[in-house]
Amino acid sequence: MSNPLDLTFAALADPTRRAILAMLLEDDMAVTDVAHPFHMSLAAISKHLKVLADAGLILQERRGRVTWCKLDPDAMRAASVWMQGFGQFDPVDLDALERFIEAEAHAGLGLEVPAEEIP
Amino acid sequence: MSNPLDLTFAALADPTRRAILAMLLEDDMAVTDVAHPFHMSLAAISKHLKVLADAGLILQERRGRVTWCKLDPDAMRAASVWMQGFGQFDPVDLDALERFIEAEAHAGLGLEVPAEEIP
DNA sequence: GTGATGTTCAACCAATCGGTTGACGATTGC
DNA sequence: GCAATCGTCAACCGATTGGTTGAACATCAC
Repeated sequence: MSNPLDLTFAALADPTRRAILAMLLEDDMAVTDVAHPFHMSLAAISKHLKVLADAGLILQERRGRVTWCKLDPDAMRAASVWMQGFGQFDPVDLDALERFIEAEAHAGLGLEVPAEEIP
Repeated sequence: MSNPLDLTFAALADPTRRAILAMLLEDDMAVTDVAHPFHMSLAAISKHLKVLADAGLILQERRGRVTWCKLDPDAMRAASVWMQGFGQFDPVDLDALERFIEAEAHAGLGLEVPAEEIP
C-alpha cells in the first residue's frame, strides 16, 4: 500500500527524526546516545529510529547489547532525485546547507545539548 | 510549532499529493480538473490542495469561479537543499527522474487516467 | 549468580489524518 | 431571475501518529 517514497517523506516530516539524521551525519551512534539530547523517553526515540530504519534512512546493527545506528543515504537520495524535478537544477549551495542543518539542530526542537557534545 | 520543513515533507508523504504535483508540473490546472483522475471526492482533493498550499508547494489563485493551481518550487527547493547533505552530490540523472515520475503517475495510486489526458 | 545497562515490547492516550457526506456561497450562462 | 457549475466548509468516522509508562529480555561486569 505505502510505497518507499511515502515512508521516506513521512519519516522526514518529523523534526526529531531530522535532528537524529543530522546527528548521525557526524557519527554513528548507539540508541542511548541518540536519545540523550532529547526531552523524551528512550522508548520514544527507539520508535523514531524504527521509523527511520523502516524508511531505509538508517541502518541498525546490534553488537552485544548495543544497537548502533548509521546513516543509509540511499532512500534519501531516491527522494532527492524525485524532488529535483520541481525546482530548477541549480548547483547546490553547500554553505546554505550547512546553515540549514545547524539552524535545525540548535533551534528549540527538543535538543538540550548540541550533537557535538555526544561521545 | 511546526516549521516549514515539517509541512513540506508531510505534504510530500502522500502519493495523491505527489501525483497532483506531477500533474501540475505539466500545466496549471483548475481544482475540478485536478480532481478528475482520482477516485475520491472533490472535497478530498480540495483538502489535499490546501495541504500543498499551506506547505508552500503550490499557489492557488481564484479567477471568477475557477481556482487555478500552479506549482511553487521554492518550498521543494528548500527541502531539496536540506536533503542534499545526506547523499553525495552527484549531478542529477534526469532520465532516472523522468522514469520515477512516470512510474508514480501510472502505478495504482488512485489515478484512472494518465495526467497527459487532462485538458 | 547477581546486578546494572541497553533496548524493545505492549498497552494505553490524545491528537492528527484522509476520507466521506451534505449544505452552503459565488459566479456564470441563458 | 434561475439553474447549473466551481469550490469550500462543517461534521463526522476509522486509522495512524507521537508520546507515555511498566514490564521484559539480553548482555556485560563483577
